[in-house]
Amino acid sequence: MQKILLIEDDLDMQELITDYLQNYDFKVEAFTKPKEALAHLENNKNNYSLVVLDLMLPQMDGFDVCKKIRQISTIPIIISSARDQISDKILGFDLGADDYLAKPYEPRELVIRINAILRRTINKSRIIGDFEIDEDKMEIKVDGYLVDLTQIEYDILHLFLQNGDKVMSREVISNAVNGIEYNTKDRTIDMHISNLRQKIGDDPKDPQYIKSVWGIGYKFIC
Amino acid sequence: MQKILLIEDDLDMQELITDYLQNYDFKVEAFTKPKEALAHLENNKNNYSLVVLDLMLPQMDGFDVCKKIRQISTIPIIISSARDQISDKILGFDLGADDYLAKPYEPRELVIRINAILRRTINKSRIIGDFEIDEDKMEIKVDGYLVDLTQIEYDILHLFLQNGDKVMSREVISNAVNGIEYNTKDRTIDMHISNLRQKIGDDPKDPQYIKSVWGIGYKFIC
DNA sequence: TCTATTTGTAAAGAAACTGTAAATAACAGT
DNA sequence: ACTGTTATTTACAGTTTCTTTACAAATAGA
Repeated sequence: MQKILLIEDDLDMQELITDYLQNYDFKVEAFTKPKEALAHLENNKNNYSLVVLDLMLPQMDGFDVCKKIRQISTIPIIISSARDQISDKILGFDLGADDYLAKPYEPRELVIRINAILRRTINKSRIIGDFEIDEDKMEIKVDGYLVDLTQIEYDILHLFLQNGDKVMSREVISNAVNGIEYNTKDRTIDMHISNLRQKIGDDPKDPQYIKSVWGIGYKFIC
Repeated sequence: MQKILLIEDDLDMQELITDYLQNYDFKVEAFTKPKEALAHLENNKNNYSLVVLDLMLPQMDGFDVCKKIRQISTIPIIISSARDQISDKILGFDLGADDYLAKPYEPRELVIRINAILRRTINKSRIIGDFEIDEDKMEIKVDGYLVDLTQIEYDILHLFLQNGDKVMSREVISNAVNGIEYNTKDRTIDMHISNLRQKIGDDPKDPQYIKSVWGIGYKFIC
């Protein structure tokens, strides 16, 4: 799930945006004070996908906040501001903002613009537990280390990462992976799981990641 | 210099935008008829940095044009439209647009939004790793040395350089390069890669630049 | 505890894929 | 039509991945 850092002075607006974005499956962390937000961002750079920044703030000018963010990160920034002057927009974009929404706007528009920007963002990797998956690169890291997976191994792990800790039958795995009919005698999936476990450093006797579900299949532990 | 493809029905508007963008050092090619624009884009994919698309067009619905462009290219698209409904914006972004400007807008705003998008686009930098690409001359240097590439080799390397380290399937490469349907038996792409590797001095057993992705295609290493 | 069933995995065999030389076809310029 | 260049196809060796087999170990139920 994508995490958004919201910097917004007006508490009503903050709640409105937070609630709305949550409906669209974003996790929002909201800050009122820009200095706190900056400090938090600095310590959690890789945790957030995007910043929504209001310009009317206490302590600091919103443009300065934008500039400061750019000094520490290339994270996409959407400015959300009551100021609608073209000069403000020019300044905002100049300071490195990726989009500029003039209040009042429909919250829905914020959502679609966030999605548009995230779609273009270079690093699309998501972090799930000890895993980090980059679908463009078709790469998965465990504890920060890149593991060299075959196509099918990648597909299986991808499936697990996408499906939380649901139990996955061999039937389901088989279908998701190679679209091939599964029959009970077939141990193919088990072999792939075995190899996968070795590569990600998991012990079937004391599984940290992939748990066997007797008589059914396997379950990923988030 | 960045080249912009403008698709705009209204000739006054077309001239206004063209003149304005030229003042900001963009080269603009304007089309009135979407079909011509699409045909032209298809044949000159690598020539343009961005498309500005009006929605009110003869022959074809603007949204369809947007969809068609996305089918053949990942080029950034800014929709410029008199329609200001949120539903239009949702549709536009859904179809892969990168920004949406409701008319009337200040031409200056178009400029800053174009710049904001191009700033995020990888191809802005002419130097990528050991490579240096000159799109006007259609030349690529490796470690400062000009390599003599054929058309298709150039297109493939250009595609790689533009797409970071994304995995590129043979399907995608084939389409980007000659717009021809790919079938599994076909080894053409492999041969071009093989020749390309020789020319840029890359060893498939220990690749510095082009890595094979088993069962899928190839990946450029930045 | 005993038995039938299931799981884990090493090892071997089968299948699929890649790299590239060489042959052939298509094309552009003269 | 001839020539040189580029693109595609073919063929095959070498490699990697996938599947099957076989058996020991683990599990569930009687």
